[in-house]
Amino acid sequence: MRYSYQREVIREIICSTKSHPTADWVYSEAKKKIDNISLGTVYRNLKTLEEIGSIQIIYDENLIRYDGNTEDHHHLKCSECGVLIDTNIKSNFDEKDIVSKYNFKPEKTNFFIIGKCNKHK
Amino acid sequence: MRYSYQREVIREIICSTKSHPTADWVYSEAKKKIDNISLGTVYRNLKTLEEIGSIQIIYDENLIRYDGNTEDHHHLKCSECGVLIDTNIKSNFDEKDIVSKYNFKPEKTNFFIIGKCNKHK
DNA sequence: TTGTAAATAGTAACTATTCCTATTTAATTT
DNA sequence: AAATTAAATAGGAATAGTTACTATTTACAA
Repeated sequence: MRYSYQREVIREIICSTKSHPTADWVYSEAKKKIDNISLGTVYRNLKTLEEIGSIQIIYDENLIRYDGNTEDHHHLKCSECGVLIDTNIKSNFDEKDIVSKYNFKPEKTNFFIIGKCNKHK
Repeated sequence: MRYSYQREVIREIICSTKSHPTADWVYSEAKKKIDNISLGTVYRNLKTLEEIGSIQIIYDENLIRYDGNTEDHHHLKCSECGVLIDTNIKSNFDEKDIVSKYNFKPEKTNFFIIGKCNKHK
């Protein structure tokens, strides 16, 4: 893949925050460094970065967020303020049970715990 | 709340399928019974039905789906065909650990297991 | 250098959802 | 049974988020 300064700026923005930003936030941050960067460029590069494994997509209800943490991990979500918190908790379920009961072969999980963060409980 | 034939048709559509339909599919089904029903009416009533607990919302990646199963339950999602399958699996995690480690009070969970359904493994 | 294909900026188009308003309708009151 | 009223609707406009298009620019190889 050809080098692109825009892509590097976008990668750097995602990887230097834990705020799980949306495309729009990334766009406004990127404009601070490249004033004529296009929103299309942001979307295209977010997609590319996800495809090459540099970032992850998080589907937070109907919002699409991006995460520079590429480890397999799950999130806590505050029902009050919406903040997403990275965790390393393991979601454990009985794989054999899923296979036999639902005739389904699990590959990965997507797990949110919704609740109250330290500021809102 | 005042009776509305449109709302009853919409409720019946959601509750008589296990396909976890989108608003658009509900709209096209509803038109078969009420040919001039408005898409706005569908959205408004889906929201109302969710608020009164008659149906549930499912955020499936960036798609919003609706589920007539109002039990607290989780889903299997086929990575091939996208089908959602209702389960009664329990997602278990150490609540004390979450509270102490992340200073976070869990209320509920949102759990997807992604994998291959019986048609695609 | 020069040639090229990939990437970009800027903008149009598209999709899903919400908002707006005149009209209709369910339910209450007379 | 007619009149009243506020909730709900139909139809369409508006909005938000995302993708698509195209002429221009740019990385990089020859």
